[in-house]
Amino acid sequence: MFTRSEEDHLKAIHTLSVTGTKASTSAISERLDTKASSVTDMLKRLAEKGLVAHEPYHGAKLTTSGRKAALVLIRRHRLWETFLVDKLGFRWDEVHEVAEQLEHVSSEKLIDRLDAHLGHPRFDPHGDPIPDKNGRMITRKLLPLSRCIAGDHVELSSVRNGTDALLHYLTRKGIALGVAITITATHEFDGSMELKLGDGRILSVSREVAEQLMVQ
Amino acid sequence: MFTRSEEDHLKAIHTLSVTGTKASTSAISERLDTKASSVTDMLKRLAEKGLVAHEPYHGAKLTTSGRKAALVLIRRHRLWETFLVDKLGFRWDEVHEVAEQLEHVSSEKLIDRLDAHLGHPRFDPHGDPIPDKNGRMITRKLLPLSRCIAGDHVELSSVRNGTDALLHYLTRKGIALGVAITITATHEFDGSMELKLGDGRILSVSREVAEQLMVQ
DNA sequence: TGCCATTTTTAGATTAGTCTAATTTTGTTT
DNA sequence: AAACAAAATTAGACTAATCTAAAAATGGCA
Ligand SMILES: [Mn+2]
Ligand SMILES: [Mn+2]
Ligand SMILES: [Mn+2]
Ligand SMILES: [Mn+2]
Repeated sequence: MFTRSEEDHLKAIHTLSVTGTKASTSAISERLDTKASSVTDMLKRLAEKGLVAHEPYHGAKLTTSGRKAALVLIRRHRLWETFLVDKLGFRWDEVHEVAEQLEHVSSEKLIDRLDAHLGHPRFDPHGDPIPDKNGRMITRKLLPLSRCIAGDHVELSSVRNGTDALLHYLTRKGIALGVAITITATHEFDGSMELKLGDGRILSVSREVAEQLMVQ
Repeated sequence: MFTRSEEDHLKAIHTLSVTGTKASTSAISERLDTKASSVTDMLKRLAEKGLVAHEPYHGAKLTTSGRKAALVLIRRHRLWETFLVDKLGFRWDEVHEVAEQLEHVSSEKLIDRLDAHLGHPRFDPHGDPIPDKNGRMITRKLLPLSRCIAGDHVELSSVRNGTDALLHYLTRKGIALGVAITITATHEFDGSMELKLGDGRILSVSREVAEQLMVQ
């Protein structure tokens, strides 16, 4: 249906515009590690195909069909990540690159069978919701741990923009999805937080980390 | 490592030259459904990279590194086919096209984990041997059913050049890998054969079909 | 031996996807 | 309002992968 590059652009635009805002040329190029001029070219092609609305100098927005296509890609990506972790024993910090390739294999039957094989999972290994066949997925109101205050009891629900390095760091610290967290103290001067985990262990995290941990 | 087109060419050359003969430009182009001139271009590029020995006007042969690369591709292809049938419930006539895409996902870890997940299968759903990590695979001395004579008792071991149409036809006739076959009669004039299957069912197959069924 | 059909290669064009460098637009700041 | 910096687009070039059409080589046969 689409080329690999078209698919990656659609996915990037979708991720950048979950809130409904337009995705800027430079933001897309940064996400895909290409030059802005390459993105401009691709936006023209995608606009031609009716997948995005490109307002020159003001970024791009997915059309209805573009959004539909992007959700198919996100569904594939998250299902493959789930497969790699649940069935092949990969760690959550090892799956992204491989899923980035697998998502481009185009076979509706393959994905639907995979979905069934995995038991129709609702969330991927990073806590991100998996769209169903119709593009629908569970929406949860999560907030970053950094917005919690001392005394709050929360549960880790997803890791935002999880780079492999961050995910690996969390694993080493014993932080996984679903872990119960009690905030014991917050520090104004650097935004770091002291936590007590469900198993009683004590640790502290920097502001940078706390901003990526989505809870409740 | 290689592009999709390079990989498909390497695989085609390997398949054409299992016997040690050179693969001709036109044979490759027919297999890949491209034009001969495109193949000539690609042979130059592969020769440049040291993967094939291209003797202009006389076809191409894989070098040692080319053969190694081709075996990786064949391993991936057959493991994915096995996955699709064993884990996702595809029929043997539905897997080729999807595996043709999946084989290009490059991650050694993925393939080795998949191999383990499947229990290190030795044969794919069509009876073709799966190379191991080192490119080694089981070799069996099979012969086409068409070479058998009345009274022979054999077992179906693999289907040669199995197009999806042939595989589907076999399934409808109740012929699957491993089935016991007794040849009850052969007909000189058209090469067709009368068979009795393990479950007692009687049927006849044309020469064209009998030549594709590898037995013993 | 020399002709000729078939096969293969070469030449030249096209499309997708990318880049660098130059130009244009935007929006903010004096 | 003019100037400027940042962002985006345009222009022009390159590579990979394909094609069609023309030219060249091969190998069998009269
Ligand atoms: Mn991708
Ligand atoms: Mn994920
Ligand atoms: Mn392929
Ligand atoms: Mn097979």
